[in-house]
Amino acid sequence: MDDQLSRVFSALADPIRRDMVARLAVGDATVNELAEPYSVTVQAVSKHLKVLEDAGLVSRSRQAQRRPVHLEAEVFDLMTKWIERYRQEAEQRYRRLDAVLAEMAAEDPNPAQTRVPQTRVQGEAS
Amino acid sequence: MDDQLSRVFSALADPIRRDMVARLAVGDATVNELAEPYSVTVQAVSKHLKVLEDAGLVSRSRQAQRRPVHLEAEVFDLMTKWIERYRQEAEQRYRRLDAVLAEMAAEDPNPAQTRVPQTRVQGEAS
DNA sequence: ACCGAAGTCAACCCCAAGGTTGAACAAGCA
DNA sequence: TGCTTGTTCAACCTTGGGGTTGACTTCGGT
Repeated sequence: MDDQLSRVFSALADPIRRDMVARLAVGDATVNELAEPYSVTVQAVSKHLKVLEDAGLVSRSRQAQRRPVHLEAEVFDLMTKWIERYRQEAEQRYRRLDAVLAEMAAEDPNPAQTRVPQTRVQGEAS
Repeated sequence: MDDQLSRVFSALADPIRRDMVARLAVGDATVNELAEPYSVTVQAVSKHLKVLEDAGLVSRSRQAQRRPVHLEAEVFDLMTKWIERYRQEAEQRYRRLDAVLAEMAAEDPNPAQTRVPQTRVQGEAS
């Protein structure tokens, strides 16, 4: 895995890790506490935590022998930014397409109205 | 991969696939067009598209021999919903924690056997 | 000073993911 | 009717991810 974005997406691609994030959103927890609900060994959970940590989603402090795991929610912004960017581009594209369709329809007696069609018109690329 | 959420996250964990999504946000494209910028074979790109399609991020229609690829942006909502949910939970937790700490500082002089960590005290799960 | 609890490290197994090559399938065009 | 273009399918290779077991470190409690 190269960049952080890849690491974050990859980290959240696993249901167990997503579940851990969900639990950590409620409150910090230790490795053993996190391991309890699952039918895997605590070593496996430790590995999962390493993945989350490498992605920057989680941090581990030291408290005696315990290593409380803490959710770092800021990294989520990285994803949402990426997602929003392309979602908005896609939406703009829809609007552009609608404009084109409206213009084409302008030759009709029917005044172009916002009849946003869910049509999938493909075929114009680059 | 089990659920759709896993498939979506997993699909976007690959830089090439994210790049494809970025390009498809601008406009539909064919497999060959998508394959051009990369130093991989067109078969590999076809596989990537299958991953994106299985995740619901992309749809392919038929236009003569060509299979124009179209971005389905709605699936993004699935992710953003998931992310926002836990991000907000985490934020609420911060607020609650601040309130609790303030309350403790006001009432309890010094709870037995509890070394007060900086700002992160937790340990209840299950 | 000991023992036990909490976590990590290391070695290993298994399978899925990304890549390749080579053949097959579909559809327009000569 | 071929032939060519676009795309997928199939078989295979290699790497990495998730899982295990077993040994090791680090502390605290007594």
